[in-house]
Amino acid sequence: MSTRQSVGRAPGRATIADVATAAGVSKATVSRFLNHRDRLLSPDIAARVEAAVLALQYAPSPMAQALSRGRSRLIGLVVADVSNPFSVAVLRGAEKACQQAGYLVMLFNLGNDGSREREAIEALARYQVDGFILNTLGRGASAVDADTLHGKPAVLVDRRHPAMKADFVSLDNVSAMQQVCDHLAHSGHRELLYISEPSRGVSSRRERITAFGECVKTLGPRVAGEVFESREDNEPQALAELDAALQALKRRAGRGRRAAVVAGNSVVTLRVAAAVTRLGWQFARELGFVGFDDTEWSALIGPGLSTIAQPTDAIGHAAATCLIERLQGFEGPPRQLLLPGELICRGSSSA
Amino acid sequence: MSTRQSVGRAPGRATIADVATAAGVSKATVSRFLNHRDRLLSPDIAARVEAAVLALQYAPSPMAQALSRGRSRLIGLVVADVSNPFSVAVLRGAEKACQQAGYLVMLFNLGNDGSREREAIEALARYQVDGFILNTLGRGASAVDADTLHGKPAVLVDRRHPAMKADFVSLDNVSAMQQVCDHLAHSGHRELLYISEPSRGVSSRRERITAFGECVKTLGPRVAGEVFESREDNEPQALAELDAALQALKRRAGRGRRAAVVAGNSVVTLRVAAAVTRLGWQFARELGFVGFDDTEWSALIGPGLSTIAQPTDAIGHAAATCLIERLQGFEGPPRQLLLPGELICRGSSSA
DNA sequence: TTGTATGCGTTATCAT
DNA sequence: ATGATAACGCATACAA
Repeated sequence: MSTRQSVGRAPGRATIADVATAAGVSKATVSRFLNHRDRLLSPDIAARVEAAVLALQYAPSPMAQALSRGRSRLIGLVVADVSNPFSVAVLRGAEKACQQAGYLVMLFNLGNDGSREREAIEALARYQVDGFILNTLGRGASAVDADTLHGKPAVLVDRRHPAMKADFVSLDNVSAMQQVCDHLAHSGHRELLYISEPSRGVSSRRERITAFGECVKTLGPRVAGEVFESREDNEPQALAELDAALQALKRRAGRGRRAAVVAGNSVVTLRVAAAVTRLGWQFARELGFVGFDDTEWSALIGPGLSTIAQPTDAIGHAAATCLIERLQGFEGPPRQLLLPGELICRGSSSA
Repeated sequence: MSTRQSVGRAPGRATIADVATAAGVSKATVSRFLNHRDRLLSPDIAARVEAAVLALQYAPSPMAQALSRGRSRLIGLVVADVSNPFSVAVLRGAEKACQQAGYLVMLFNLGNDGSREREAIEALARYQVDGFILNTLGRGASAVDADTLHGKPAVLVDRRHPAMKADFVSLDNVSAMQQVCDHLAHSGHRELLYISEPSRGVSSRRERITAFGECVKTLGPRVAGEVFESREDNEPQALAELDAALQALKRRAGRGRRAAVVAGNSVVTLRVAAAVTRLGWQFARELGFVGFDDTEWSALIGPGLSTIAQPTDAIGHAAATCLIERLQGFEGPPRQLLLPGELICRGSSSA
């Protein structure tokens, strides 16, 4: 049992001083061994230090290192809502990439509460995070100005913020929407309804709405498209409005003109599926369907829900990589990474 | 625009020294004002310091505080798998409670990789976290010994670890299982199959399996129960085994003896739902069903899936509270909090 | 090549 | 009631 040596001391871990004493050298030498390894070290001393480090199970205190160096090897990750599968998936990818690069992620969950956006970043900044990965709410003005970042680099995920001059990583919404609409048109759907969450100020929502409009236009006069912004709450009235929108859509359809809904994300998909149940409809019979975000349950609802699978892992990875490059000194104008989505066809949109 | 004052300095935030200079007092005085507020301070000095703090937007560096105090106001949260809805829900509850108590959560996701369990705790410990909330894999021996915690308090969530002498918070598995089985028996189900993930060493899985056995016994000879441990992978053979188990169950049923599956968690639920689709069955027709974990999609599969809703928010909250109490000096033997689940009846288990 | 001394931003222990 | 000053654990400029 090789437990800690300096028994008389505080209950904490071994410090660099302990190692220095054990190896019979100065703290500076130990520090050099740790940080510069190869350079500037006589073999025998290096061996002694190494032995001491091993014996004491020494690991440097990142806190002290941060204080001394000014950098913490910590990355602040602000996520709009941890219960959103997309956010979680991105988080996984980002965290993995960060860990591999020797960074630890500090997570701050907004819980969809926009008022805490500033607070979150401030809290993270106090902990000296070296940079930020931001998947914020971005509801217009209340959002984060570049100033809040205290000059630290940031990368935006899924939601841009033009005023912020930061790298941006996201799904290629335009081409994804194109795949969706082309597929739907191909499978005989003529009356399309895009259902989005309230778009106010959220770039990805606006972009998808715009892209949807363009796609419908491109498809020509045979295909008609409308947009419906679904309310966020689950009040009876909100549900009624959604039901009404779907029924209107169905009325517009008819002999040879099938109706289909495109859902802007998995939250909307859930709402639409609930509405379909309420109305006693079935996907693919009364209503074609494709939704953004391929969740684990997509295949199990009705005849299977067709989806756009976002490359969430790649998005997270790319975000982390962009940020780490900046931390390593990369300069240059803000970059934009638009990653392709994959259309997954299931029963809900079959011909 | 009241931006930072000490313009010549480094790009970082204002320090306590800046405040001291601005207020014309010593650092010690500023520190006292911040920490002891009321005590030991002449009103005019207090006012001057307060003004300076506001003017410079001063906020203390948690890093430096941690170094000096030995405590960091950081809580390490190790979660087995962030893509598991249960884990995420608990995480939300815990994080909220921590933030309210002035603690920040450092998250470490294992991604279901047991080999990183130690690594995670070590990493967190290096960052001086004051305590741990652990939702570990707990696969038998490879797990965490109390020694790894470096004497810091920990609370276990969902999975106990007898050797660890820590507080424990979880669903009341016994009473939850009782609700499930009673309900199923009441609605005419006589052939029960409990499907679990591989139980090896994971306490919650073992407990539910045992509880299921007890419940069936209590129900008397009319009701039969079996247990099936489903493989974790999605290899063709694993799927075939599951299908076979379901078909055997159905054969055992018959005139007046309805068959039902109880799924041990939402992952199993997903697998069972996929199998039911493969077999061309429908819930409530060929197969009754109740699953642990009430996910957002439970109501949307087939006729609606009956579930046990775990009080995830309360579990997270309780875990955080337990830990914070320990951090505030509470001593005493390890506590056990078993929170009640709520049975949510939907179509899949109707009579 | 190695050791000494100083600073990072706080808190806490002394004096005053 | 307030101000020097020494830790906390580490990195580094400078001296040897």
